Amino acid sequence: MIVIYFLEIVNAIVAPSGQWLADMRKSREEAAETRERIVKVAAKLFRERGVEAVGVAELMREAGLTHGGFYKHFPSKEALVAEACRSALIKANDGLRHADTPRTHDLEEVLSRYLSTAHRDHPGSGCAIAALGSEISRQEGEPRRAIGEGAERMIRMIERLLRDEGLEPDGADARGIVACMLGGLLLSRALDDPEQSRAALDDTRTFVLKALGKD
Amino acid sequence: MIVIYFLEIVNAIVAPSGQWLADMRKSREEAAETRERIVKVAAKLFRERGVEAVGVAELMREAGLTHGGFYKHFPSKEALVAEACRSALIKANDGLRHADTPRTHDLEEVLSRYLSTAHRDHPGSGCAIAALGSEISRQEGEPRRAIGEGAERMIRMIERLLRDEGLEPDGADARGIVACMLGGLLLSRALDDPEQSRAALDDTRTFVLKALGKD
DNA sequence: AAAAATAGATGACGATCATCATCTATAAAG
DNA sequence: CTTTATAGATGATGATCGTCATCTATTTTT
Repeated sequence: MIVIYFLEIVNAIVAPSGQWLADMRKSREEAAETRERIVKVAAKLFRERGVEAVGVAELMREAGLTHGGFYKHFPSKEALVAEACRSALIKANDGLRHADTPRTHDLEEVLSRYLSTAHRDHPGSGCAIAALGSEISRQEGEPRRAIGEGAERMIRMIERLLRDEGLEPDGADARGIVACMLGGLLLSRALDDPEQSRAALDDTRTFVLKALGKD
Repeated sequence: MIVIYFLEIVNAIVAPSGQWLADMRKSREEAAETRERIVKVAAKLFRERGVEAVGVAELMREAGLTHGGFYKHFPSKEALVAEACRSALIKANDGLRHADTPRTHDLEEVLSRYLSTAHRDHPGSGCAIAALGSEISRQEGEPRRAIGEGAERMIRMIERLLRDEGLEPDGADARGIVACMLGGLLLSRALDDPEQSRAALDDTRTFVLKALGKD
């Protein structure tokens, strides 16, 4: 498995000059792309509709394949869940930090982006902890560990942002802020009334800023 | 249906003297008790393991019945989900307000009780929004409305507590606090490391107090 | 006392679930 | 060029799902 990845990397680097190793192209390379596609589709569908609500067959269909080949890529659905969570958490975390808006490394900007109606309305590309946390946290195993590590990474990211602003974080604030972010999003998704839902996002943001003494 | 409930109430009131209406006892009365038992079991199991992970057959078995009679009490599983959520949310909300500890109507006490390891470790008798919010919020229908109303009730409760403390709530603080409570619990359940999990609870509590200027 | 209503049990329904055995076609290795 | 390895398709596995038709026993109504 590791060998395959290594060869891919070598191949990718050497590709432009396209010489030896060039005939090892179709099968393994395509298979790796297929694998990535499955993970990507899974990360989207799981966050949109929940892990248990999405079957292996539907996943594969959405990835342009039939159901049978699934176990050539993953030992179980659970393994895919873990990998999809990891992938989603890393990507979403990065997306929060450096986006294409002007003020990028700003805590306030990260807060606004996380507690936005866009994030609320598109769970499929959003935070996996808010979307799947309660479902996965009650289990044990790889998926649970993936979510846990994602949460720690999110805390560290906020911690770094606090330090950048010279707010001397003791780590405690970072956890409080992450809790607010998760809860604000969860609350705004739970509230049926559009005004209340919107207010949950805005009020949570201002609440955090208030706690940080930035009002 | 309403008539049945009315007669039950009348019967309950008159029961001690046990006179007329006394022969209407077994069937309807017991059926109502059965119904309550099903809702109670459902509220517990759904919060512990998720709505989709608990089947009708298992619910009925846990309530001491067989699966077939379910639809004599509820038109669908979805209807039970809604009722179980309503029941759980009302009970948990009340349980948070007046418990049997000395300082009962205190915001700080409510915070400590919600953000406790006991609550974290016993979702079956805890907050249904934290346990089922993400799963139910992505659907439409009765269950979603039940969760939404539960969230609003929770916000109003915190609002009342703020007013009791003379903290002049604008409603915004209440939503922020509820977000922190939900998120703190979710985060502590998501974190795999026991220390981090514990810290999430404590740090979230102090973060709220800090925002309220009570540090 | 006879008739009507119903709580609950039994059993079955079509669907869907995760998983796997088998087969085929193509790519890698010899 | 031949052999081996494997990505993916097809099809079936037993289990479980929500729902319902039917039957029985008891209770309520007349």
